[in-house]
Amino acid sequence: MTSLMQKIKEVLPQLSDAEGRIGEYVLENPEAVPHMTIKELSEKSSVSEATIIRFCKSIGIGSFKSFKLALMKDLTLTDSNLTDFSALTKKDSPYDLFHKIIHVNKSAIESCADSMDRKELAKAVEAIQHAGKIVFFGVGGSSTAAVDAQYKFTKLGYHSITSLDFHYMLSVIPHLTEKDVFVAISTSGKTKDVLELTRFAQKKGATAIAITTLSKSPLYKEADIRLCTPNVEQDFRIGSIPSRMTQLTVIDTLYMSIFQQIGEKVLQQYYDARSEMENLRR
Amino acid sequence: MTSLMQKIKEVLPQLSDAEGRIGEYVLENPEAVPHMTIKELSEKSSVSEATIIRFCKSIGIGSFKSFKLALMKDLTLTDSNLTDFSALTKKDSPYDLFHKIIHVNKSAIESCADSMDRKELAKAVEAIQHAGKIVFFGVGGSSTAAVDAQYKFTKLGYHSITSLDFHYMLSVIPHLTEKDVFVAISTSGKTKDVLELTRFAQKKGATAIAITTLSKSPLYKEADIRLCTPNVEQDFRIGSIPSRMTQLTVIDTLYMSIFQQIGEKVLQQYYDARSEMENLRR
DNA sequence: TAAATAATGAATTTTAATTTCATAACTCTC
DNA sequence: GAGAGTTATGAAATTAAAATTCATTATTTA
Repeated sequence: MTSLMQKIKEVLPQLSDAEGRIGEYVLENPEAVPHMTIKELSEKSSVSEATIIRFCKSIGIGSFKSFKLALMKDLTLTDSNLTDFSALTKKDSPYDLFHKIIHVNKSAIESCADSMDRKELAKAVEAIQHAGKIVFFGVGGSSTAAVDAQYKFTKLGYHSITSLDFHYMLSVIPHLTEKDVFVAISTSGKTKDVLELTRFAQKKGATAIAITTLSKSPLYKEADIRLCTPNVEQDFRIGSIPSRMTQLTVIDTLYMSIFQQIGEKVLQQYYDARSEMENLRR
Repeated sequence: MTSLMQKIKEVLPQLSDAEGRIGEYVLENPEAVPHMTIKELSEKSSVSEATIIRFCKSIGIGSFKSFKLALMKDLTLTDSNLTDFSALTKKDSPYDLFHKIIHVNKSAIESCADSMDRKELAKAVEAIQHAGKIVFFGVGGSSTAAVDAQYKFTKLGYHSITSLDFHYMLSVIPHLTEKDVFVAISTSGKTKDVLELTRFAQKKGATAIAITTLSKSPLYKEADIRLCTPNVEQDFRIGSIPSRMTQLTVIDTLYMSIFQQIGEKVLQQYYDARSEMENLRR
């Protein structure tokens, strides 16, 4: 049996006007449909509720509920689908947006695999593992990743620093040496503040690791080690949402890799922290 | 990520008498359940319909419909998708870890759909839309989401506040009123600092929105609005990695929903910000 | 051009999901 | 071991969703 989506594609030309619109909507937003009600789907595809039922019968399924179940099954089998976020419409409810965001974030994380270079990653882990201080810097949407990273590496026992304040960073960097690592986070690779601090850190001898998209940006060119994030669609409406997810995935990888290497050494401190937390009942 | 069936097996011993019977029936007849109605399942497992709903919540899923969809997905999943994170081995290279993290993060985001309640989401958006101040608070791994949210809502023109400092927050909350919103972020729903500040904010009349897992935690019980994240596997090695992704997905949804509502009003400011940034060449 | 046919949506009915509320059973004090 | 609190539960009521009916409009055919 061919998949349900396949089946819809096949019968699409034979369908009537209204039913055809349903078919198109389903093919474009397969992830969202299983969570929708008839009413919602009817509004999205501008048809009546009755037509939805008729559509289900047209493609050989007895009820709308069965259709949703069948579609869900289909999706888990085929997996890769393209829901375009630009299909955002005025009438999207928060719940619709929720499902679109789930999809966009999932896709972004998935495509991380395409842009990462294993050798660069290995170099980054090596550099961090032997680092004295680790400084993270990102502005705007990229600051989230910097803050997250700072917390994670502190938990691992590192002297880990970040700040949103350019001037604060200016006072941190002079103390860096060849043993230290500066992690610059910038999606575009062109952010002036990030670039300037990166160059400053390199001048002090620190290793500069860039978490940025694979492009001809200054940051990409100048960094010592490049951890590339995929070029996820940049749309002002979604802003930095998906690119932040990719940055965090890279941070997670660095964290887990270091944990893997030095895990044994910090386990005791982990347990200490946890039991003390229980004592303090936090 | 453990499968839904696995999850049911695990919690079975903790379930009450009636809920336990449901669990057993589901495990014995997993294929049948997605096509059943609540009434049918309640008859088959000799419990009331209300108990079925309670069972769904007990295993961390927001509604019976989501439960059926999740079960359907579970049944069609092949073993290939079960890259269990517990299969972490000593010899995993950073690149191996990278792929495992991609998988864990993707699964976490995917399962967000199961625990979210559309009505609660609508209530949250409504509350935030009309809010004066918005205060975000999370500690430990949840602070990342708080920081991210604070930034996003500031961009939307809100008076948006967060801090890691409990004492600072103590000085912020007295100024909250009925018009304001306090967003508490805690995976477990038991974090004392978060609970205390939430209660304080409620005492001042603010609406308390909880971003937490669906469970019988104090935060879940006491919040005015609950945005539930899925119960992703908690393993000390991966720490808060996947749960942070789910929290961020919820934040993204709130941000996009508000943007959708008030977007027109802030677009000019967005453009202003961008062109000024170009002037300053940042 | 009129009758037959097909497509469609508004309104209604039926069915299912969810919530509320009352009650029974079970714990924990004092 | 009496009473206060808590938990577990199902019956009943409410709300939401799905399915059907029926009237209307467009389209085809004789």
